[in-house]
Amino acid sequence: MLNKIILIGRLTDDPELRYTPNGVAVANFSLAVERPYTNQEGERDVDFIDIVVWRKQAENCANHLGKGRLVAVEGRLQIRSYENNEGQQRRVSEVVANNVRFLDWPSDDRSQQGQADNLEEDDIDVPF
Amino acid sequence: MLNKIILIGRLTDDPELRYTPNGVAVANFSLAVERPYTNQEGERDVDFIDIVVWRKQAENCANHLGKGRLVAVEGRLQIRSYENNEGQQRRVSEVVANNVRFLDWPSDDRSQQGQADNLEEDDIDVPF
Amino acid sequence: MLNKIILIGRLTDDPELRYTPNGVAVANFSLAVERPYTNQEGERDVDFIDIVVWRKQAENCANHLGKGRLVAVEGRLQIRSYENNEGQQRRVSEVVANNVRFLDWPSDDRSQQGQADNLEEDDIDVPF
Amino acid sequence: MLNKIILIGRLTDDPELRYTPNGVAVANFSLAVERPYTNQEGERDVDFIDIVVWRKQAENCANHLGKGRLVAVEGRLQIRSYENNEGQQRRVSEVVANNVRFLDWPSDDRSQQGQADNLEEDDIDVPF
DNA sequence: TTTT
DNA sequence: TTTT
Repeated sequence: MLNKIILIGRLTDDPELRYTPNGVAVANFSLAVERPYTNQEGERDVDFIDIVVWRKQAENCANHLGKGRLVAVEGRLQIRSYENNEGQQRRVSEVVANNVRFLDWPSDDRSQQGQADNLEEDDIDVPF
Repeated sequence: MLNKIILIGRLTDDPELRYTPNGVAVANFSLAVERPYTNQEGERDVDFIDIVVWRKQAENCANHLGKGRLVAVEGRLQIRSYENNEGQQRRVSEVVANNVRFLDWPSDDRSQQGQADNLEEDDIDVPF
Repeated sequence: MLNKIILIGRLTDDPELRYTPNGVAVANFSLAVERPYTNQEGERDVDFIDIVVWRKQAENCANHLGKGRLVAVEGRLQIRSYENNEGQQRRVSEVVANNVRFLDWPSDDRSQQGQADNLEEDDIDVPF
Repeated sequence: MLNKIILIGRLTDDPELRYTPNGVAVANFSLAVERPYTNQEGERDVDFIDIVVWRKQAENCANHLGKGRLVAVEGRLQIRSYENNEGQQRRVSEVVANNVRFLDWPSDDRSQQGQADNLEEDDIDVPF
């Protein structure tokens, strides 16, 4: 009934952009999100979380993001089940983003506009 | 750096309560969370999300929750990687809850106290 | 850059539905949200939070919700500043909801459809 | 019953640090959070949201944050009512933070440790 | 009272 | 398969 996730982390690699047969853009990337505590070795564990973005934001991400960039992702957690070629049930979990905010724009970079586009065209909050 | 998820859904079964070798309580259950839209067959898909709860809240959940109950879960998404007996890498994703709220108390049921305990002893918000 | 709030609480009164000059529906209600701890008197303080909902969901709320009903609200916190008739600056804070979920449908009530409408027509998550 | 807010924005000024009579640290600052859309003038409205932080994190914020810094705040929305000297009811709304993450560390700055402290000592997520 |  |  409600499924909301908010993540802040860094891309582990450049986003991969593809198109569905009907021409809808999809981007995938993996986000490294550090855990809020240090483990017994004094290190901080990391969750690597798969992100999926659709349509215009997919293209914005592909155009403006890259490995190591810091982003905030808002979306929902989706669990897909499928059967692999050996006939076994597998589950894939990924975050379907409805919003990706770019948090570390290089200060001299005018691609800031990328994010503005992102906000104006794909954001979902009502304007009132 | 930030990893926050909030879910509302129903337990697919009774919680399973266990204890670690050091006596720490852990409860596991699966939550059915309906997607916010209907699919092409006019039905609503469902994500089945594994929840882990620790310590006193684990016992509260085991004592007061059961199959079909409606709850709100607040926590973080955790991805664990492990190697199975065939030496293949597998990933498990689960939500580690730091708070479980019971949303559909039978109105004549005094076990409401279970939730109060839960709130007073395990909640993390500062009292100021 | 990001402003997301999720509340679960009960309406303190029936929603008030109005229309803007251009015919856009707006509903207002106040939500009682208990704090997660008990105060020095052993009671639970309550925050009374003003909610604003627009368009179809405003009408759904007005038609199906009433005083005492339990809801989950997802939205953003908005602070409006204005000058009162004495020329003093005042600030109003309210939560602009983009989603209101009804959590305690009377089990024999078919108005459940109200919520379905709500989900299908106003929800913002992408269907992929 | 549930009250969770997540904000990303910039401090409008340096935090103010004070201590309660019992010696508990409190920091206050105002956060400028841009709305996700542009208004009719093509500008982006901003919500100025008051933040309160307690204890060790208050001191971390006072020591490491300043005007213009980018942060993520996780907390709850609190509405306090009081009577002013003219005997009128006034309401104050503020976000009580249980976590403040510093998002734009100057890359050559070793005060990064401030945030680590913050995470290790005040964070609330369970380590399992 | 307001930030980039 | 993994980021600073």
